[in-house]
Amino acid sequence: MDTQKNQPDSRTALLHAARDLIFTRSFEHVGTAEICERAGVRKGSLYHFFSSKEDLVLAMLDALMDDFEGAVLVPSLEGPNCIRERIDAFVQAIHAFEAAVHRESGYLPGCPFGNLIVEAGTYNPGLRQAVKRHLDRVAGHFQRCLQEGIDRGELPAHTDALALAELWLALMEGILVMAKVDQDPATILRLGPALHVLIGVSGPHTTSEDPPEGAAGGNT
Amino acid sequence: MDTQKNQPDSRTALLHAARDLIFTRSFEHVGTAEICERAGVRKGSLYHFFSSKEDLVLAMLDALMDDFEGAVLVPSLEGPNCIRERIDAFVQAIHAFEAAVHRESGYLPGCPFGNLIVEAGTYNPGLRQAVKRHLDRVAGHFQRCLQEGIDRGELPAHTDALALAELWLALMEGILVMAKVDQDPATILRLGPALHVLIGVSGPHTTSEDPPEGAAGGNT
DNA sequence: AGTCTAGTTGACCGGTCGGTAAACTGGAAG
DNA sequence: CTTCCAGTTTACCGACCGGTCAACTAGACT
Repeated sequence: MDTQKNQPDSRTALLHAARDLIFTRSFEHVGTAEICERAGVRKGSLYHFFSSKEDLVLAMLDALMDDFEGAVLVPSLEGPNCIRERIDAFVQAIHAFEAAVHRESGYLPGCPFGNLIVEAGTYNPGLRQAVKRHLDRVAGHFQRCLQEGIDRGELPAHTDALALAELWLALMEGILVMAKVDQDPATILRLGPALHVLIGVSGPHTTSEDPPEGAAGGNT
Repeated sequence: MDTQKNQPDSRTALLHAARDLIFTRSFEHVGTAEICERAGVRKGSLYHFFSSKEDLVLAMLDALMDDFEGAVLVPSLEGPNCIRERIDAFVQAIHAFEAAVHRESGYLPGCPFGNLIVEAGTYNPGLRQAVKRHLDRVAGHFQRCLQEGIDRGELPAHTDALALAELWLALMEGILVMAKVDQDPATILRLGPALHVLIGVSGPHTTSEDPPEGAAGGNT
């Protein structure tokens, strides 16, 4: 990354440290002292740049979302490929990301946004709404991908891209929970193809109407 | 003289308090002092019955699983109904449960097992494996339900009940994450019908009925 | 009676939590 | 030079954390 430069680096170092630690563990389980230690910064500096631990995490989520869009969402969901290939690329990208973290840290962390919601969603409204904004943005990528599929005739014209994008996100969140239970990236590859069933592109070539029994057979 | 007629009730009171508090908030965010206060018990008693906070939570999960089986899984998934009706009943039961908690406490908690996995799955192996056991048991109910559907001819004979049960669980976990993001039980009813699509009973399986769009929600 | 014991109690422990305050640094601007 | 100030450092705070301990209580058994 940019650790070579000596520039106003403490803020970035804090963001990186918070991301690495909270992502692989949890919001409550990681303290400010540990974040500062990892960042090589004293605690006073943390509260110079951020008004609270929550404020730091909020800024961390913004940066994380930008990275996630650039590394996963845009490369896999945009381009000339058909929608089936895009879904496959998306699953592969998620798997590659989680597997990389698992390889380097020993942890399979799951979805950082989903993690925060599940942990703090009930008692921290600010955090919850911030995460909701980011998840809506992720779903927006799905929706645009689906809409392109509809426009190209790869999906039925009556498909509800908005509703299907929400389901896409829901299943992906659930798959990441299951992968976290197993602590095994392979779970993502095992369950990911079910997205085809959910979205309705399970067959090799999409007919306008649903196949009588092909949907259930093509899973896993 | 004791106003209570039951026996060694402190243990049960602690289990109930831990369930209510940790379920609606989180493992790390709820302290032993608060659990004891809610249970009307001094902290020493907690450590008379349980060796640690984690031990208490483990026992609480066992009791919770028993309640969940009796209140949701068995009533909705067993009986003479066809598989489509069972899925609907299951979604309704989950919704009723979450909506009741939401009404009474103001929180929509999501899945207690999934919550714990997401929060502590990476750094607490004991908790993770305990939750995994419970989730496997839930998936076992799904699998038996699916197998019955296969035996009755409601599902294709080549259906993989084990793999499909895992997907059922994954989608349900994801739906509960989405409901927690929204803090709205209606999300469960909106996304729940997608289980039909995933399992493959969304099509016009009943020739007599004519569902316009509401029952299956197949392509939405 | 006396003893035993499961259960209860309140005081207490060391450690860590998020957060604060004041003093300090070094480079840019006047 | 002096002034200024974003950024850094150190020491520190009160609150809370999970957990411990010895003393105590009351019912059951002998």
